[in-house]
This record gives sequence, structure tokens and C-alpha cells, in this order.
Amino acid sequence: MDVSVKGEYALRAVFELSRHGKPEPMKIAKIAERQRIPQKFLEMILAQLKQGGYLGSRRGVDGGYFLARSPDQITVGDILRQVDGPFQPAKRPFADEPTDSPFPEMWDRVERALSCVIDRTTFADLVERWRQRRVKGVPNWQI
Amino acid sequence: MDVSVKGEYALRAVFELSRHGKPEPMKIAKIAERQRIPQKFLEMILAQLKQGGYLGSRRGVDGGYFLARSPDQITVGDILRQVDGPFQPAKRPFADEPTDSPFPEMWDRVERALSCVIDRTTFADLVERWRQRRVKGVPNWQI
DNA sequence: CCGAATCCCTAGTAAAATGGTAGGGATTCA
DNA sequence: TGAATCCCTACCATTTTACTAGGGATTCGG
Repeated sequence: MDVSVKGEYALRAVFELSRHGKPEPMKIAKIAERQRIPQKFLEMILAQLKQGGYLGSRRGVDGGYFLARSPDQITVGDILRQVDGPFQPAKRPFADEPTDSPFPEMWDRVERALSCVIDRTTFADLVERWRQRRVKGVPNWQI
Repeated sequence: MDVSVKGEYALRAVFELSRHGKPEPMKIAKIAERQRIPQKFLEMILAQLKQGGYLGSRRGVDGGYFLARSPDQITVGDILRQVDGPFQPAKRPFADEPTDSPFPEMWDRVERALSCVIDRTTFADLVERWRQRRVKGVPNWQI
């Protein structure tokens, strides 16, 4: 019951592209540096996200990656499922279950609760919250 | 973002003990058989649950495991956290994060949403739902 | 006090997942 | 043409997962 590092890397990469906003592509190296992600690992992740239809890319001198949809059309759930696969409650040994088990229904509730957060949070939301926090400023009581 | 087989085994074992209800202990072998769990694996799981204070045990001829609390005082979350550890959003490479990241807040929301289900569902609830389903009967349209 | 039944404890282990790295090929564009 | 970039395949070390093996420690009826 946790989220992989790969999943968080993917979220951060898409967040970086969303916050960037502009139409021109952003280089892998830049995303990797700004979000502190190992570059070669990030290459694989971005390829997966492109294959899922969330990103586009261009090669060559001014190449890079860019969003294939606007940030309010991409959710956290989209990205997590693309790189980590769907949420599943240990399906393997329980395929032929007797139908009176109370667990399938409970797992449904879990999945719906999860979905209420990750499928309703878009990257537009994340960028907006991040900007809010910027202008309000994080209080620094060190002085 | 999934639940381990071990976690589901643990839930099923506690459910079995809850549904059993009676004060006398239930043998590992019986739990294993009724819930189709590999016996030696189950032994380790039950030991963990006992160590967490959820189960008690007795050795010898009429030995076995029993609940250390009443079923309405044990939640699904208790059991999952005891065997699988707490939910965590990939904390390892992100310890020294800049404080303006939007992700920690999002993970908090996820955790709260999850908690609303797993920390509010007790084994008394599960047994009750299971009994409801039994009396209503699962319709069989095979006839 | 014996011995059968049970839980208890320590190890080991094959397979898969995780978190990467290496090296070079294919495109793009000035 | 050549430099910069993405693209692709393969590899790899470590950790986690899902078990299995073997025997020791208790309990209790007789």
C-alpha cells in the first residue's frame, strides 16, 4: 500500500511541464535537473507517458517533451495508472472466490475513495495550488 | 498502489476468527483450510498479528488463536498496517524537498481518503455485511 | 510423567519487482 | 554534415514477495 518512486517521478515530470506552460518543448535533461530525477530513468518514464498519449515529443536541437493535452485534462490518476498500473487488491490467489466474501465490496470502497482524490486532481489544480503557496509565501520563523 | 497477498491473508484470518465468535481458540490448520491460505505462511502472519496485540493464542491439544479484542474494536486499517506497514508516498528520494511542492498535500488527501474506508471498517461490520448477504441469498439465475 | 497436539522460532529460497545504468541508433535542424 | 536531442534494447544489483523446511517449546489428557 504505497506509491513507487517511479510514480512520483512521473508526477513531478508532468508537473514540471504543466508549470512550464509554454508551447515549446522542454528537454529531458532540464526536467531531470529541475526535479532531481536520474536522467536515463526519466527517459523511460517519459516514453511510457508519451505512449499513453499524455505527452508529445520532438527530436533534434530544439527538441524535448511537451504536454499532449492541457493540464486540466490530465489527472494524477491518469499518470499513476499509466506508469504503475491500476490499483488492485491482491487478485491472484482469489480468482475463484466464493461469492459471499465481504472483501470485494470493501476493496471497491477503497478504490472509489482513492479515485475521489487522484481522478479529480488535475495538473492545473496542482499548479494553481503551488502558485497560491508561492504568493502567500512560506513563513520563515528563522529570523 | 496495491495490497499484498499477505495483507489479504491477514484480513481473511481475522475475519474467520471474528465470524467464529466463540471464546475457544481456533487452530491455524482450520483457519488455513477454511480461507485457503498456505499454513506455514499463515503461521508467520498470525504471529505478527499477535505481536501487534490483535490476537492471543494458546498451545497444546486444544490450542489455537483467538481475538484479543472484540471485532468492533479491530479495523481493517489496523490489520493492514500491522502486516504491510503504513501507507507511504515514495518518501525515500524526497526527504530534503523544497517546501513549495504541491505533492505532500496531495498525498495527505489520499491518505485521509483511504483512512475513511479502512480505519472506519471494523470486522464487526464485515461479519454483519457477510451475514446480510447470506440471508438475502445470492440470486442464482442458473435454473 | 509421557506423548501427542499445537503454537513458536529461525533459516532459507525462487521469482518478481524496483530503481536504476550502458551504449548506441534514429531524427531534426542549422 | 554534424551536433543535439529523443529512442530503443539490453543489462544489472538490490529488495520485496510469497512462500517452505525443520525442529523447539508448551500444554494437557491420561
